Amino acid sequence: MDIQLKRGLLDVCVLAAIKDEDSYGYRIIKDLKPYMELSESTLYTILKRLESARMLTVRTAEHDGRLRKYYRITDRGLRRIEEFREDWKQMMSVYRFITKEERADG
Amino acid sequence: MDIQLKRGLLDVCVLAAIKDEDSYGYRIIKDLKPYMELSESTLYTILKRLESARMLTVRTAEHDGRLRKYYRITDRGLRRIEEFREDWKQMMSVYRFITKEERADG
DNA sequence: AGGTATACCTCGTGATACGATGTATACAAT
DNA sequence: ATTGTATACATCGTATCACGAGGTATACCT
Repeated sequence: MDIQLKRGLLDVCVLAAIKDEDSYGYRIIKDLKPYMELSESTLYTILKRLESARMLTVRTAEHDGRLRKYYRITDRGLRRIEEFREDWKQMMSVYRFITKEERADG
Repeated sequence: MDIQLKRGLLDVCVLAAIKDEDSYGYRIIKDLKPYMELSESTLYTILKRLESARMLTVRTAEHDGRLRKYYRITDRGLRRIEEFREDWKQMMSVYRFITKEERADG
């Protein structure tokens, strides 16, 4: 996908990936893969950013002798998703502007 | 609108604004205003970028004693819009992933 | 011993949106 | 005459950000 288009979805995508169940970095990447590829360096940058913005909290837990960092969404994170839904309406109106003159396939 | 979301639309938006009729900077900003605000510095950056990418051509013409730079879309620019329509399908699938669990209003 | 999967992290770079700022003309209001 | 507003273009510096390259470490299989 076009990287610029992707940008607008990344943060919210990660929030959506931990919304119903706490998750951790490696798994988030796998879960998102069918929808959107993202590298580890990108993900950890995003997770840090979302933590700074208090949209998620972190908890470290041991699993098979290795450490995992589990991320849980906060109320603020949930609100972020709701805001995205509002923004999307505006995106749709812009989308219609861009594609409006295509009489061939309506 | 969220700036990150906006990013993905800006270039294509400008192309769409000159698609049916040649236009110039100041007018493009006005035409896009109902859909998306963009500053002059942003627009001129975009126009330069699109020209470098050969998605539009420029022609200078005098109007009321002042110079105007008219921009015309190229085939490559038109193709860019078509590509956007394809990318949008993927965007929609990601959108559905993000908002899928909202049983309240489907 | 080597390979693969899991799991985390950092650094540097390039792309980019935008505010601030500058130049210049036309025209209306004071 | 001067001030203000609209038109019309342009540049520069800054902050944000995605990502490749590279690093560390464990578990398990061959």
